[in-house]
Amino acid sequence: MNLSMTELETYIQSYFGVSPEDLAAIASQFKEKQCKKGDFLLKTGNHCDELSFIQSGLIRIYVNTQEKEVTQWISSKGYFVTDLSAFVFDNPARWNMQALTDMKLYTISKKDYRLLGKDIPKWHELEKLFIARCFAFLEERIFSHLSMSAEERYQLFFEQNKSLFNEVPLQYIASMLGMTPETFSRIRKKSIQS
Amino acid sequence: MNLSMTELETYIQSYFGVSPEDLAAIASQFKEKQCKKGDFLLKTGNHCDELSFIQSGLIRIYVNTQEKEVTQWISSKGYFVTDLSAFVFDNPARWNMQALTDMKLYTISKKDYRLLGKDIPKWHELEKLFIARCFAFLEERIFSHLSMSAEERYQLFFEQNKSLFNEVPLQYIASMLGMTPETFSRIRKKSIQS
DNA sequence: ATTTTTTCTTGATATAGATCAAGAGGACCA
DNA sequence: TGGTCCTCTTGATCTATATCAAGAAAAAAT
Repeated sequence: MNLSMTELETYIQSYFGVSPEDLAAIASQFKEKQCKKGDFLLKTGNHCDELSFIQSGLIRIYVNTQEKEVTQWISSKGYFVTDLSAFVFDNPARWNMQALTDMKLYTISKKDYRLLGKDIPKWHELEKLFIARCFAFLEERIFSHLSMSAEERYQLFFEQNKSLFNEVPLQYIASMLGMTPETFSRIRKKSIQS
Repeated sequence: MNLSMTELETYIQSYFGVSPEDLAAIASQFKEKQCKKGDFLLKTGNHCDELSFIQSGLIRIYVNTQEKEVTQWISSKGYFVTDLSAFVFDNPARWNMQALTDMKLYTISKKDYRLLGKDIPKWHELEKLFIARCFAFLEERIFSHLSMSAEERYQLFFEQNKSLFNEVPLQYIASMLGMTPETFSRIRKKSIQS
């Protein structure tokens, strides 16, 4: 067992609650990978052949439409990142994934990922739970758009992700919350003053 | 094999591409169930112990917040319906599910559903694919809220769900698209005139 | 250090969409 | 057959948020 991978293992363990043997088998398929600020881990339209765990750094998931650039999410240390639906269904990727900082990742190829399904009996169940969590997460977001104002979405996100506000261009956070940078700036000002 | 369940089987088959034996095993665990207009299949805060396939009828998924009622979705013939994250994680349900019409369902209990995982080797993989599709569906919806106006969301939804507009109170569609009934009505008027 | 580029703020204005209020049309009932 | 309720529409107004434009501040580059 590679000691330097403890963090990944800890995460997988806490997330999935797998046995030590399975844990080792899973973690061993992840390879360390680094990338530089500005690098693309994925571009819209390409195959999404990797799933990565973020050891350090920040990555932005976004897409360009005719009119504007839409940031879907910013993912940080301790989270997995991929274009899930492209990864699962082999569709062309919808999202760009670009490093906002230099990064350290643990990465598994789709091929190796799928082989885990053959070696580890519980694998598909773990996968299912992982995807179900992603689903629950999106459901929360949909709800926030159906029921909350821009200001309420700002407050909620701020409470849950304070640190991100010092680490990335705020315009990206504005976009992922579904508002313009100007509106974001005004809400932020009001929020700081009070 | 119960002939009256062909529709469910057809659906499972097309959705999951399972073998005839597995298909029969899966379908046999679903029980026919009827319910009347206005009945609740699930209420917010309760356990979600069932997954249902809609043979006929319409069901509304919604929740009450302090200020207002938020319709998440309206589900119709040929679709599965449950509070997915409550069903998977045994959380208290977020959503109410209420029949908008008399309905015919095929229903499986959570207990039987989970037993399928023991009997059918591919089950967890099928489950995973099902949940991943639900994820992809929500991802589309998030994207529509991040990138589109109320009018654009209306148009898109109308193209994809024309028939629903004759079948349910329009205020519910308005809510699931994230706009008021008044705005919905005005957009609709404009859309019909042109 | 100075320049260049990017990001953020601020003001002025415009617009999409919400809210409030009232009425019209249907459906369901008794 | 006339209510009662529910749903939808319409107008008037209001408000949240977008847009446009410019400058300030911060970060990156040279």
